Amino acid sequence: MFSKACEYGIKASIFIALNSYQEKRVSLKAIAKEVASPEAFTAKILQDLVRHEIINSVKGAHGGFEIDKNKISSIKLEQIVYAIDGNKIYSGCGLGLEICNELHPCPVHEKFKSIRSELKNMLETTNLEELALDIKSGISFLKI
Amino acid sequence: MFSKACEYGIKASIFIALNSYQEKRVSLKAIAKEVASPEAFTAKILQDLVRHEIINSVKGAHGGFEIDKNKISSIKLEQIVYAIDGNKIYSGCGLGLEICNELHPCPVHEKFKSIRSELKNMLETTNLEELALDIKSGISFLKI
DNA sequence: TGTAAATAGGATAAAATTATCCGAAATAAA
DNA sequence: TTTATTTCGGATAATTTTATCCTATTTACA
Repeated sequence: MFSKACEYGIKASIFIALNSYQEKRVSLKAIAKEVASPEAFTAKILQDLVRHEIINSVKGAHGGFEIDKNKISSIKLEQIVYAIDGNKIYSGCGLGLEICNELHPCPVHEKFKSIRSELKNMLETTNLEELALDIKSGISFLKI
Repeated sequence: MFSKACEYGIKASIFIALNSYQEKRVSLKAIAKEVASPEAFTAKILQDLVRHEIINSVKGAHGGFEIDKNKISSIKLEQIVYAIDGNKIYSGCGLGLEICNELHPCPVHEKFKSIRSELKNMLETTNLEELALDIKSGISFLKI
Protein backbone atom coordinates (compact mmCIF):
# COMPACT_ATOMS: atom_id res chain seq x y z
CA MET A 1 0.00 0.00 0.00
CA PHE A 2 2.74 2.41 1.02
CA SER A 3 6.36 2.37 -0.09
CA LYS A 4 8.97 1.28 2.44
CA ALA A 5 10.14 4.87 2.58
CA CYS A 6 6.66 5.95 3.56
CA GLU A 7 6.31 3.25 6.19
CA TYR A 8 9.57 4.33 7.79
CA GLY A 9 8.60 7.97 7.55
CA ILE A 10 5.28 7.49 9.30
CA LYS A 11 6.74 5.42 12.10
CA ALA A 12 9.62 7.84 12.56
CA SER A 13 7.23 10.78 12.72
CA ILE A 14 5.16 9.10 15.41
CA PHE A 15 8.25 8.40 17.48
CA ILE A 16 9.50 11.95 17.12
CA ALA A 17 6.07 13.31 18.08
CA LEU A 18 5.96 11.08 21.13
CA ASN A 19 9.26 12.48 22.36
CA SER A 20 8.49 16.04 21.44
CA TYR A 21 5.64 16.05 23.96
CA GLN A 22 8.33 15.62 26.60
CA GLU A 23 10.57 18.23 25.04
CA LYS A 24 12.95 15.46 24.02
CA ARG A 25 14.86 15.69 20.77
CA VAL A 26 15.66 12.30 19.23
CA SER A 27 18.66 11.27 17.15
CA LEU A 28 18.63 9.45 13.84
CA LYS A 29 20.23 6.49 15.58
CA ALA A 30 17.50 6.33 18.22
CA ILE A 31 14.77 6.65 15.61
CA ALA A 32 16.15 3.93 13.37
CA LYS A 33 16.49 1.63 16.33
CA GLU A 34 12.99 2.30 17.60
CA VAL A 35 11.22 1.80 14.30
CA ALA A 36 13.56 -0.93 13.03
CA SER A 37 14.56 0.90 9.87
CA PRO A 38 17.92 1.14 8.09
CA GLU A 39 19.73 4.16 9.50
CA ALA A 40 21.13 5.81 6.37
CA PHE A 41 17.94 5.29 4.41
CA THR A 42 15.91 6.69 7.26
CA ALA A 43 18.17 9.75 7.24
CA LYS A 44 17.15 10.50 3.65
CA ILE A 45 13.49 10.20 4.49
CA LEU A 46 13.82 12.48 7.50
CA GLN A 47 15.54 15.03 5.29
CA ASP A 48 12.47 14.96 3.06
CA LEU A 49 10.20 15.54 6.02
CA VAL A 50 12.39 18.41 7.20
CA ARG A 51 12.30 20.02 3.74
CA HIS A 52 8.53 19.75 3.79
CA GLU A 53 8.55 21.37 7.22
CA ILE A 54 6.77 18.48 8.86
CA ILE A 55 9.56 17.82 11.32
CA ASN A 56 12.39 20.02 12.47
CA SER A 57 16.07 19.14 12.68
CA VAL A 58 18.87 20.53 14.81
CA LYS A 59 22.45 19.91 13.76
CA GLY A 60 25.47 19.39 15.93
CA ALA A 61 26.00 17.94 19.37
CA HIS A 62 22.73 17.39 21.24
CA GLY A 63 21.00 17.85 17.93
CA GLY A 64 18.31 15.61 16.51
CA PHE A 65 14.75 15.71 15.31
CA GLU A 66 11.68 17.20 16.91
CA ILE A 67 8.21 18.49 16.08
CA ASP A 68 6.64 21.65 17.40
CA LYS A 69 4.39 20.40 20.20
CA ASN A 70 1.56 22.62 19.08
CA LYS A 71 1.71 21.32 15.53
CA ILE A 72 1.50 17.62 16.28
CA SER A 73 -2.28 17.42 16.37
CA SER A 74 -2.58 19.26 13.08
CA ILE A 75 -0.14 17.09 11.11
CA LYS A 76 -2.13 14.65 9.03
CA LEU A 77 -0.93 11.33 7.69
CA GLU A 78 -1.64 12.67 4.24
CA GLN A 79 1.08 15.31 4.60
CA ILE A 80 3.69 12.71 5.50
CA VAL A 81 2.68 10.42 2.66
CA TYR A 82 2.67 13.29 0.21
CA ALA A 83 6.10 14.52 1.33
CA ILE A 84 7.61 11.10 0.71
CA ASP A 85 5.61 9.38 -2.02
CA GLY A 86 4.13 12.40 -3.74
CA ASN A 87 0.56 12.02 -4.93
CA LYS A 88 1.01 8.50 -6.28
CA ILE A 89 -1.53 7.14 -3.83
CA TYR A 90 -4.62 8.84 -5.12
CA SER A 91 -3.58 10.38 -8.38
CA GLY A 92 -3.36 7.26 -10.47
CA CYS A 93 -5.92 5.02 -12.06
CA GLY A 94 -6.18 1.56 -10.54
CA LEU A 95 -5.22 0.01 -13.85
CA GLY A 96 -2.69 2.65 -14.90
CA LEU A 97 -4.73 4.41 -17.58
CA GLU A 98 -3.48 7.88 -18.38
CA ILE A 99 -6.99 9.18 -18.55
CA CYS A 100 -9.44 7.65 -16.11
CA ASN A 101 -12.48 9.55 -14.92
CA GLU A 102 -16.24 9.41 -14.87
CA LEU A 103 -16.44 10.02 -18.61
CA HIS A 104 -13.66 7.63 -19.54
CA PRO A 105 -13.34 5.11 -16.71
CA CYS A 106 -11.09 2.09 -16.52
CA PRO A 107 -12.84 -1.24 -15.87
CA VAL A 108 -12.41 -1.00 -12.11
CA HIS A 109 -12.98 2.73 -11.73
CA GLU A 110 -16.37 2.40 -10.06
CA LYS A 111 -15.26 -0.52 -7.97
CA PHE A 112 -12.33 1.43 -6.59
CA LYS A 113 -14.19 4.64 -6.00
CA SER A 114 -15.28 4.11 -2.44
CA ILE A 115 -12.07 2.38 -1.47
CA ARG A 116 -9.98 5.22 -2.76
CA SER A 117 -12.14 7.86 -1.14
CA GLU A 118 -12.13 6.04 2.17
CA LEU A 119 -8.35 5.85 2.02
CA LYS A 120 -8.12 9.50 1.11
CA ASN A 121 -10.44 10.44 3.91
CA MET A 122 -8.53 8.36 6.42
CA LEU A 123 -5.20 9.91 5.47
CA GLU A 124 -6.63 13.41 5.56
CA THR A 125 -8.29 13.04 8.93
CA THR A 126 -5.93 11.01 11.06
CA ASN A 127 -3.30 13.11 12.76
CA LEU A 128 0.01 12.41 14.41
CA GLU A 129 -1.29 13.09 17.88
CA GLU A 130 -3.78 10.26 17.98
CA LEU A 131 -1.23 7.83 16.61
CA ALA A 132 1.38 8.93 19.15
CA LEU A 133 -1.08 8.65 22.03
CA ASP A 134 -1.89 5.07 21.09
CA ILE A 135 1.78 4.22 21.24
CA LYS A 136 2.15 5.99 24.56
CA SER A 137 -0.71 4.09 26.11
CA GLY A 138 0.53 0.78 24.77
CA ILE A 139 -2.43 0.26 22.46
CA SER A 140 -0.27 0.04 19.35
CA PHE A 141 3.35 -0.66 18.49
CA LEU A 142 6.08 0.71 16.26
CA LYS A 143 8.00 -2.48 15.61
CA ILE A 144 8.18 -6.31 15.42
CA MET B 1 -2.12 0.00 -5.56
CA PHE B 2 -1.34 -2.79 -8.00
CA SER B 3 1.98 -3.52 -9.65
CA LYS B 4 2.33 -2.77 -13.35
CA ALA B 5 2.39 -6.51 -13.95
CA CYS B 6 -0.95 -6.83 -12.24
CA GLU B 7 -2.47 -3.93 -14.15
CA TYR B 8 -1.44 -5.49 -17.44
CA GLY B 9 -2.66 -8.89 -16.31
CA ILE B 10 -6.12 -7.66 -15.37
CA LYS B 11 -6.58 -5.71 -18.58
CA ALA B 12 -5.32 -8.61 -20.67
CA SER B 13 -7.68 -11.01 -18.94
CA ILE B 14 -10.64 -8.76 -19.64
CA PHE B 15 -9.73 -8.53 -23.31
CA ILE B 16 -9.27 -12.27 -23.60
CA ALA B 17 -12.61 -12.87 -21.87
CA LEU B 18 -14.33 -10.47 -24.21
CA ASN B 19 -13.08 -12.36 -27.24
CA SER B 20 -13.69 -15.77 -25.76
CA TYR B 21 -17.41 -15.04 -25.66
CA GLN B 22 -17.23 -14.96 -29.44
CA GLU B 23 -15.05 -18.06 -29.62
CA LYS B 24 -12.16 -15.89 -30.71
CA ARG B 25 -8.65 -16.71 -29.61
CA VAL B 26 -6.37 -13.67 -29.30
CA SER B 27 -2.64 -13.42 -29.88
CA LEU B 28 -0.09 -11.85 -27.58
CA LYS B 29 0.43 -9.15 -30.16
CA ALA B 30 -3.27 -8.26 -30.28
CA ILE B 31 -3.51 -8.22 -26.50
CA ALA B 32 -0.48 -5.99 -26.00
CA LYS B 33 -1.80 -3.60 -28.59
CA GLU B 34 -5.27 -3.47 -27.10
CA VAL B 35 -4.19 -2.88 -23.53
CA ALA B 36 -1.17 -0.75 -24.40
CA SER B 37 1.34 -2.95 -22.62
CA PRO B 38 4.88 -3.97 -23.57
CA GLU B 39 4.64 -7.18 -25.57
CA ALA B 40 7.45 -9.27 -24.09
CA PHE B 41 6.60 -8.29 -20.55
CA THR B 42 2.97 -9.08 -21.15
CA ALA B 43 3.99 -12.52 -22.41
CA LYS B 44 5.57 -13.29 -19.04
CA ILE B 45 2.46 -12.23 -17.20
CA LEU B 46 0.22 -14.31 -19.46
CA GLN B 47 2.45 -17.30 -18.79
CA ASP B 48 1.80 -16.81 -15.08
CA LEU B 49 -1.94 -16.73 -15.68
CA VAL B 50 -1.71 -19.87 -17.78
CA ARG B 51 0.25 -21.67 -15.06
CA HIS B 52 -2.40 -20.69 -12.56
CA GLU B 53 -5.03 -22.02 -14.95
CA ILE B 54 -6.85 -18.72 -15.17
CA ILE B 55 -6.42 -18.44 -18.91
CA ASN B 56 -5.61 -21.07 -21.52
CA SER B 57 -2.95 -20.92 -24.21
CA VAL B 58 -2.67 -22.66 -27.56
CA LYS B 59 0.72 -22.80 -29.24
CA GLY B 60 1.48 -22.64 -32.91
CA ALA B 61 -0.19 -21.11 -35.92
CA HIS B 62 -3.67 -19.83 -35.12
CA GLY B 63 -2.75 -20.20 -31.49
CA GLY B 64 -3.27 -17.60 -28.81
CA PHE B 65 -5.02 -17.12 -25.52
CA GLU B 66 -8.57 -17.87 -24.49
CA ILE B 67 -10.73 -18.51 -21.44
CA ASP B 68 -13.34 -21.20 -21.10
CA LYS B 69 -16.60 -19.32 -21.72
CA ASN B 70 -18.27 -21.03 -18.79
CA LYS B 71 -15.49 -20.06 -16.41
CA ILE B 72 -15.46 -16.33 -17.11
CA SER B 73 -18.16 -15.40 -14.63
CA SER B 74 -16.49 -17.38 -11.88
CA ILE B 75 -13.03 -15.89 -12.27
CA LYS B 76 -12.57 -13.26 -9.60
CA LEU B 77 -10.17 -10.32 -9.71
CA GLU B 78 -8.61 -11.75 -6.58
CA GLN B 79 -7.41 -14.84 -8.49
CA ILE B 80 -5.66 -12.72 -11.10
CA VAL B 81 -4.02 -10.49 -8.52
CA TYR B 82 -2.94 -13.48 -6.50
CA ALA B 83 -1.47 -15.26 -9.53
CA ILE B 84 0.66 -12.25 -10.39
CA ASP B 85 1.41 -10.37 -7.16
CA GLY B 86 0.97 -13.15 -4.65
CA ASN B 87 -0.73 -12.24 -1.40
CA LYS B 88 1.17 -8.97 -0.97
CA ILE B 89 -2.03 -6.97 -1.18
CA TYR B 90 -3.71 -8.13 1.97
CA SER B 91 -1.05 -10.11 3.77
CA GLY B 92 1.07 -7.25 4.94
CA CYS B 93 0.73 -4.69 7.66
CA GLY B 94 0.18 -1.13 6.47
CA LEU B 95 3.41 -0.05 8.12
CA GLY B 96 5.40 -3.20 7.38
CA LEU B 97 5.42 -4.75 10.84
CA GLU B 98 6.19 -8.45 10.82
CA ILE B 99 3.55 -9.06 13.42
CA CYS B 100 0.45 -6.91 13.19
CA ASN B 101 -2.87 -8.11 14.52
CA GLU B 102 -5.56 -7.25 17.04
CA LEU B 103 -3.29 -8.11 19.93
CA HIS B 104 -0.23 -6.38 18.55
CA PRO B 105 -1.42 -3.74 16.09
CA CYS B 106 0.62 -1.17 14.23
CA PRO B 107 -0.41 2.47 14.68
CA VAL B 108 -2.69 2.44 11.65
CA HIS B 109 -4.07 -1.07 12.04
CA GLU B 110 -7.55 0.03 13.08
CA LYS B 111 -7.62 2.87 10.59
CA PHE B 112 -6.83 0.50 7.75
CA LYS B 113 -9.16 -2.23 8.79
CA SER B 114 -12.24 -1.25 6.86
CA ILE B 115 -10.27 -0.09 3.84
CA ARG B 116 -8.43 -3.37 3.62
CA SER B 117 -11.56 -5.40 4.08
CA GLU B 118 -13.43 -3.39 1.49
CA LEU B 119 -10.59 -3.93 -0.95
CA LYS B 120 -10.51 -7.62 -0.15
CA ASN B 121 -14.23 -7.90 -0.57
CA MET B 122 -14.17 -6.04 -3.87
CA LEU B 123 -11.44 -8.28 -5.29
CA GLU B 124 -13.18 -11.40 -4.11
CA THR B 125 -16.57 -10.50 -5.50
CA THR B 126 -15.95 -8.81 -8.82
CA ASN B 127 -15.62 -11.24 -11.66
CA LEU B 128 -14.26 -11.07 -15.17
CA GLU B 129 -17.66 -11.26 -16.77
CA GLU B 130 -18.95 -7.99 -15.40
CA LEU B 131 -15.75 -6.19 -16.31
CA ALA B 132 -15.84 -7.60 -19.83
CA LEU B 133 -19.49 -6.65 -20.30
CA ASP B 134 -18.75 -3.04 -19.36
CA ILE B 135 -16.06 -2.92 -22.02
CA LYS B 136 -18.39 -4.49 -24.54
CA SER B 137 -21.11 -1.97 -23.91
CA GLY B 138 -18.69 0.93 -24.02
CA ILE B 139 -19.14 1.84 -20.38
CA SER B 140 -15.47 1.42 -19.58
CA PHE B 141 -12.17 1.36 -21.44
CA LEU B 142 -8.97 -0.68 -21.55
CA LYS B 143 -6.58 2.03 -22.63
CA ILE B 144 -5.59 5.73 -22.91
C1' DT C 1 40.07 26.63 20.51
C1' DG C 2 39.74 21.91 19.88
C1' DT C 3 37.00 17.83 19.92
C1' DA C 4 33.13 14.90 19.86
C1' DA C 5 28.42 14.48 18.39
C1' DA C 6 24.94 15.28 15.03
C1' DT C 7 22.54 16.22 10.66
C1' DA C 8 23.19 17.26 5.36
C1' DG C 9 24.11 15.73 1.09
C1' DG C 10 26.51 13.62 -2.78
C1' DA C 11 28.09 9.27 -4.72
C1' DT C 12 27.53 4.62 -5.07
C1' DA C 13 25.71 -0.10 -4.46
C1' DA C 14 22.20 -3.73 -3.97
C1' DA C 15 17.75 -5.48 -4.82
C1' DA C 16 13.36 -5.54 -6.94
C1' DT C 17 10.52 -4.45 -10.72
C1' DT C 18 9.81 -3.65 -15.40
C1' DA C 19 11.20 -4.56 -19.97
C1' DT C 20 13.66 -6.70 -24.08
C1' DC C 21 15.86 -10.35 -26.90
C1' DC C 22 16.40 -14.67 -28.87
C1' DG C 23 16.23 -19.51 -29.70
C1' DA C 24 13.23 -23.68 -28.77
C1' DA C 25 8.99 -26.05 -29.23
C1' DA C 26 4.45 -26.66 -31.06
C1' DT C 27 0.96 -26.35 -34.59
C1' DA C 28 -1.79 -25.34 -38.81
C1' DA C 29 -1.69 -25.09 -43.53
C1' DA C 30 0.45 -25.09 -48.03
C1' DT D 1 7.55 -32.21 -45.28
C1' DT D 2 8.39 -27.61 -45.25
C1' DT D 3 7.11 -23.07 -43.83
C1' DA D 4 4.94 -19.49 -41.33
C1' DT D 5 2.93 -18.50 -37.01
C1' DT D 6 2.71 -18.48 -32.31
C1' DT D 7 3.61 -19.50 -27.29
C1' DC D 8 7.45 -20.94 -23.95
C1' DG D 9 11.39 -20.10 -21.39
C1' DG D 10 16.00 -18.65 -20.39
C1' DA D 11 19.21 -14.81 -20.45
C1' DT D 12 19.95 -10.16 -20.17
C1' DA D 13 19.16 -5.15 -19.77
C1' DA D 14 17.00 -0.85 -17.98
C1' DT D 15 14.73 1.49 -14.43
C1' DT D 16 13.13 2.32 -9.89
C1' DT D 17 13.34 1.55 -5.14
C1' DT D 18 15.87 0.54 -1.22
C1' DA D 19 20.10 0.83 1.14
C1' DT D 20 25.01 2.12 2.28
C1' DC D 21 29.22 4.96 2.59
C1' DC D 22 31.84 8.89 3.10
C1' DT D 23 32.79 13.71 3.64
C1' DA D 24 31.21 18.34 4.89
C1' DT D 25 28.99 21.24 8.04
C1' DT D 26 27.10 22.60 12.36
C1' DT D 27 26.95 22.84 17.32
C1' DA D 28 27.75 22.03 22.43
C1' DC D 29 31.01 21.74 25.68
C1' DA D 30 35.46 20.88 27.90
